[in-house]
Formats: sequence, structure tokens, C-alpha cells
Amino acid sequence: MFKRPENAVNFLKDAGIKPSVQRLRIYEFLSKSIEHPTVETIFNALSPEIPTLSKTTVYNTLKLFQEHGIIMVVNIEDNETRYDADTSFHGHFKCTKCGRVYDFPLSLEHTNTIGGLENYTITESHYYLKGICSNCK
Amino acid sequence: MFKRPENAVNFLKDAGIKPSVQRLRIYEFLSKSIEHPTVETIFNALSPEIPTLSKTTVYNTLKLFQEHGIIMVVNIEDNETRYDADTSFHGHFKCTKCGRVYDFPLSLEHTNTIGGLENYTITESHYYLKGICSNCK
DNA sequence: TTATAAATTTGTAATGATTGCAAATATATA
DNA sequence: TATATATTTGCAATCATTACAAATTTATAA
Ligand SMILES: [Mn+2]
Ligand SMILES: [Mn+2]
Ligand SMILES: [Zn+2]
Ligand SMILES: [Zn+2]
Repeated sequence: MFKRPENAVNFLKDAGIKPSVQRLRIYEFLSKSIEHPTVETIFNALSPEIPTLSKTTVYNTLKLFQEHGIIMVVNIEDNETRYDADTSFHGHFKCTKCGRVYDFPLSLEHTNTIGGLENYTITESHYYLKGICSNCK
Repeated sequence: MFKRPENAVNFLKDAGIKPSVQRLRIYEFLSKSIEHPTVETIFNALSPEIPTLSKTTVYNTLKLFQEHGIIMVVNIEDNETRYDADTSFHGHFKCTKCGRVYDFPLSLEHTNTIGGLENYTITESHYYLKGICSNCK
């Protein structure tokens, strides 16, 4: 279960990121969200409070966050890139009816029981399912 | 381990797809390939033998194959959609150095041991890793 | 404080993959 | 053979993402 940093300013500083207003709001929004938002969603959500916000800034900031390892990309559909402040190992379920993306827990054993990858260095591990969520049936 | 259909013409027919020259060549190329090619790769590979081939046809054909369930999409990077004639449950490893995508076996237990998804209907299951392959170190 | 340099944000143009669409071609049916 | 149907093709349109240079903000030095 993801524990959102209580102090986002310090969290960004500790990650080596200067906490500008834009960066702070984007990180806060993402860490509070459970919906794995897209750039579009983030931009639309923050535009009212930061009227000068540029979509380019959202792109730049998310890339910066990635490079510093404090967020991860969730690639399920090829046409929608989603973002997640929870970088711990967990799975995603995308409902093909309502489009929502849910989290679910995964044990690390999953990765360990894999054969055929001797001499391969694993740096990332992604697991996702598709189907119909309980709300949609 | 994926077993390529010995007779692609009959395989397409059995799937309810009329085996035109373009469809046949595209399916054959994909089923022979181990590299999980992109549209671009498929188009470039087949252009010499089918000089009139259109990239739109490659897109249309791959979508048709998907709809008939004989191929699957492999989404690892958000900017490169890859295709796979092996629709059985297996994992993918993408080397971030050479860009190659490898297959590896996965037992179905993986999916079964997942908690937190009661009342969810699962229709697709995807698992992929990133890292450095043995060739690249 | 004021001037200057560095970092960040912004708007717009460019890129590139994918899709829409209507014309051209090929195949099936009468 | 003539006609209808299916398939392919080329090109324009779309849409997410990136490149880039100007504008703005923040940090540093005089
Ligand atoms: Mn998540
Ligand atoms: Mn594969
Ligand atoms: Zn749903
Ligand atoms: Zn490699």
C-alpha cells in the first residue's frame, strides 16, 4: 500500500528536485490520485489553480520526476500514457468498460520464480491485467 | 514455446480471414519473427517482395488479426507498438541497451495467486521486464 | 540593493505514429 | 461478361509528444 509523503516539499528536495510551485502541485496531485492520470488529466485538473500552466511543463516535470525515480509510467494502452506516484512493485488492472485502472498487490516471488533469464539484469518489472471490474458487471 | 502454423493459408481461413497475398505475407513474417516487430519493421521487410504494399494495409491487417485473436499487441514503450504471433501466456523482456524484446515462459499460477481482484473478470494478462540482456554485458 | 547569471516555465512549431476516407484495384457472383 | 463486393492504396487529418527559443522567475555576485 502506497504511503503518500506527508511533506511534498521535503520529499522533492530529498529527491534532488527544486520544489517550484508547478512541480509541487503536479507531484501532490499525482500522489493523491488513485486513477493513474494522463498528462491531459493532470493539466486539466491544475489549470484552474495555476492559470498560466503549460502542458509542456507537465510533460517536462513528469519526465524530471521519472529521471529521479519518484514516479513511474504505466503503459497499458498504446495511446494513453499514465503516471503513478507509487513506484513500489504492484500490479494494474484496466477495466475495458469504464477505463479505470486499479492497483492490486503482487508479491516479489513472482519475479523470482521466473526461469530462462539467467545472466539478465532486471531493472523494472511490470504486470497488468485487462478485463471487467466489479463495478461494471 | 510457440509453434508456428505449418500452413498459413489454412490457419488464416480457419480464423475466418481470407488469405490475400498481403495478409498471408504479413502473417508469415510475424509468425516467423522472434523480434516482436513494429509496423515500420514489417512494412520495410515486405516492401521489396510486395512493392505496392501500403503502410495502411499493414495497420489494417494487424488490426484485423487482433480482432480475430490470432496475434497480440506488445506494449512496453509508449512510443513503439509491437506485435506478436504468439498469443499464449508468456513474458517479455526488453533490453534497454540493444532494444531487443525476448520471450520467457510464465506459469499460469502467476495469475491465480493474485489477491484483491475478486469479482473481476480477467480477459488479458501481460507481464514484462526491462533490463540488460546477456548479450549486452 | 542592483546587476548578472542560471534555472524554470511558457507558447508555438515540428515530429511521428496512427486513423479516416475515398479512389483504385482485385475478387467473387450473377 | 457484367456487376457487386471485398481489399488495397495513397494521401490528408488527427493527436500525443518533443524541440526550441523567448519570457519569466530565482539565485548569486558586486
Ligand atoms: Mn498503480
Ligand atoms: Mn512474445
Ligand atoms: Zn469498470
Ligand atoms: Zn541487449
